[in-house]
Amino acid sequence: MAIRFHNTLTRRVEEFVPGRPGEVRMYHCGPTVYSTPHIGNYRTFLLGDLLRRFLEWKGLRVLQVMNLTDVGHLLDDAEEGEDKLEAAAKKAKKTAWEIAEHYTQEFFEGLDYLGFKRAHHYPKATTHVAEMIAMIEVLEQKGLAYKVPSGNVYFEIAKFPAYGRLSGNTAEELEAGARIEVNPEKRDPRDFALWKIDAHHQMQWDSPWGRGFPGWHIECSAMSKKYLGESFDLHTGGEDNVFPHHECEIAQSEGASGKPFVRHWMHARHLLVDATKMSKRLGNVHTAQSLRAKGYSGEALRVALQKAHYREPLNFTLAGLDEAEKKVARYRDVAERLASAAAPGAATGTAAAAPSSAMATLLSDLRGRFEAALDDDLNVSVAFAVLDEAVGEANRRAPQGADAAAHLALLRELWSVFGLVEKSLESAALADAQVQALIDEREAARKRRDFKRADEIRVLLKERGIELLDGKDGVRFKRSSDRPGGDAKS
RNA sequence: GGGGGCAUCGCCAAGUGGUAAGGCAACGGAUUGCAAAUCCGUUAUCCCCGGUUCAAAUCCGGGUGCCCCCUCCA
Repeated sequence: MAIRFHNTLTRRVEEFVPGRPGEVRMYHCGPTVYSTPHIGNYRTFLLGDLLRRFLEWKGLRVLQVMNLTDVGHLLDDAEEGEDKLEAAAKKAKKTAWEIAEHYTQEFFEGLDYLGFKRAHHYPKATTHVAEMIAMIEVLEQKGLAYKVPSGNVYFEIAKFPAYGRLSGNTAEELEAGARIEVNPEKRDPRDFALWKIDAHHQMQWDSPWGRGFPGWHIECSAMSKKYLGESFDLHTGGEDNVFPHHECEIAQSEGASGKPFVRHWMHARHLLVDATKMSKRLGNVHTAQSLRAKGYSGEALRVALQKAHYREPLNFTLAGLDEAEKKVARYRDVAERLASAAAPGAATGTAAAAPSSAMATLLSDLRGRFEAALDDDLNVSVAFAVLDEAVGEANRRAPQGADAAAHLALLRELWSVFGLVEKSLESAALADAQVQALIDEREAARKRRDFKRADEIRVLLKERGIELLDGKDGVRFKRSSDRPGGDAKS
């Protein structure tokens, strides 16, 4: 079935057709590494991860790039503005480089916690200054950029008529807004910096225009070109990037190459926390690290951040995260149930024998509806509904043998698109002889109705992070420590 | 001041003209030594007002509330 995505460029949901058949090249605007990424950042990044997983599941080959902005950019448009990296550096009494390194590290910690697939490239701005300079030179040669006496180089909007197409900001509207600061250096208030000269800046590079540093927008144009080419399929970012960042990228890239830049733009809506904007003042800023410290699993956070459509507002709350934790636990439970109902050795969900035709029909129907939902501009709510139905069917029918294996295989396939229940089964399958011995002892105690001893053993194991689950077919157990990030609540 | 978006059960959230998916919570029941898991059942007329239509949560107009962008920001 055809994939349909919303395209910011046309403001419509339209068929997604890669430029090269069977291959998707996509770029995501990544973090500026001057502070710990918060869960709002991860919501946006998760759109990229979902696209990667979904497109690969659809059988497409994906080349994925996410930049790391480690050059500081100005806090405001004023010439003497201090950039964020340097502001953070001054505060921590470290260099801008050390700050960037530290927060890059934290960013990757967050990715691992949330179970991101690693992109193929994470280019850093600081190691691509040469490419940026080369692109600015091309723009200069083409007459799209100009240098002013201070040494700064600007992109001249008037020379790029398509400016404003992505955001819908027309020149008149922008001029009508009284918020554009007048910079006498610029020929037009909308012109934006390609290269800046500022002796106070820590990060400096030599360039044809003097020692300085690149403007904010040029890195994405230069790096996407290097890794994906002058034209590529998908570009994502937060909704705030539409203007001016992506608008400027288009101007630079298309101005330099003369070719269409990006086929399809997708923007993620900002996350709300407790129904309002996240802010340090309100104390509602959550990070991957802070939630992990509270005992939440990365998978639950994934669910909490992905359960609403990417273009709809999503209100994050700790209560919602608790709910997500339950959903993940339910997934793991049914996975374990199916694994033990399948033949031994089928724990990984690979069916040896063929399932019954009734089961095959059911699974194919579920799979088809799941796919149709995501094909429709990533309708995750419907996809989760199908997934939950698939889980319900497994619990209701309690399939055995090949049917159980096939059912589990489908669930694992669908979960993998959301990045869920990927590792927990393997560790759960490892039976600890010591634990088993205690379970056997408890079983013996229960048989002679010595419930006091039985409960002692339950408590003993619980203290070691192992929970016993009595069922008709025997005792199962699970370790809360198996859960990524632990589970402090149990 | 300009532009864009959203408002559906207690909470989260699908549905964009044909008579309200799903999840969580709650309640009732099954199962259970206890506990958990699981299963069955119950629970909304869609922010307000007006209009179009045989028919509207879905379209139009007017309110109200909230969010985003125009400035660094995912």
